[in-house]
Amino acid sequence: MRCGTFDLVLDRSFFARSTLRVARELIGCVLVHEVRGRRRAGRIVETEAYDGFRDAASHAHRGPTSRNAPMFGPPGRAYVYLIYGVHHCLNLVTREPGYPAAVLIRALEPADERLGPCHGPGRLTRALGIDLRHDGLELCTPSSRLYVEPAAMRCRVARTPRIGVDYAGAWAEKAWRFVDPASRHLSVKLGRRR
DNA sequence: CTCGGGATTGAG
DNA sequence: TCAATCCCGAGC
Repeated sequence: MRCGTFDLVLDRSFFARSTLRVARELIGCVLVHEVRGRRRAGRIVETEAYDGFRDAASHAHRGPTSRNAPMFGPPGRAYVYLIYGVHHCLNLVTREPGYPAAVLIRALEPADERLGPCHGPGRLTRALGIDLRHDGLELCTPSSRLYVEPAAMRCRVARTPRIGVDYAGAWAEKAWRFVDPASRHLSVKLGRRR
C-alpha cells in the first residue's frame, strides 16, 4: 500500500523505450521516496539522457564495469553513483537489458517545503535520502519505496545541452537535457552553461 | 596495489 | 576560485 493520493505508478514499459523520450516525458512526473512511512516527493523539472555505448558523456562509454552495471540491466531500476566523493546522483535505467542507458534526475520542485533544496542532482538525492544503498533497486514493483508517478498535467518542455560534460567532445553539444522552462527550481538557469 | 579524476556543491 | 572526499577504473 502506497501513501500516494493515486495508487498509480510508472511501470517498466514506460522505461523500456527510447531514452530521449523517457527523459522528456519524465518532466512533470513526481519522484517519490517513502522513508519511515513518510512521503518525500518532488515534481521532476530537469533530466538528462545518457544513451548507448557511443555516448562519450555516459559512464557506459568504456563498456560495462561494476559501477555502471545497472545501466546495462533491465529498465525501471535505479542507477546511483557517488560523485566527487560527496554527492549521490540518481538515474533511472531505460531501454532493454544489454543496452546501456539511463536518465539522470537533475532537479525537482519539492512537494513539501520542509524537504529542503532539490535544484541539482546532489541536492535532490540528499533531500529524498537516496544513496548507494538504492543502486540497482527496482522502481516498478508494488513493494518499492522509490517510484515515479505520472504527470498530473501536461507542460511545456525545453531542451539544452547537458551540464558538466565538456570532456565528451561532440556529444557534449547534443541537446539531451530536458527542462520545464517555467520552473524556478532548475539546477542551472536557462541560457546558462558551465 | 597505487594513482587520478569525476554527470557537484557550497564556502570564501 | 577552489577544496571536499571516496569510489572505482586504469595501469603496472
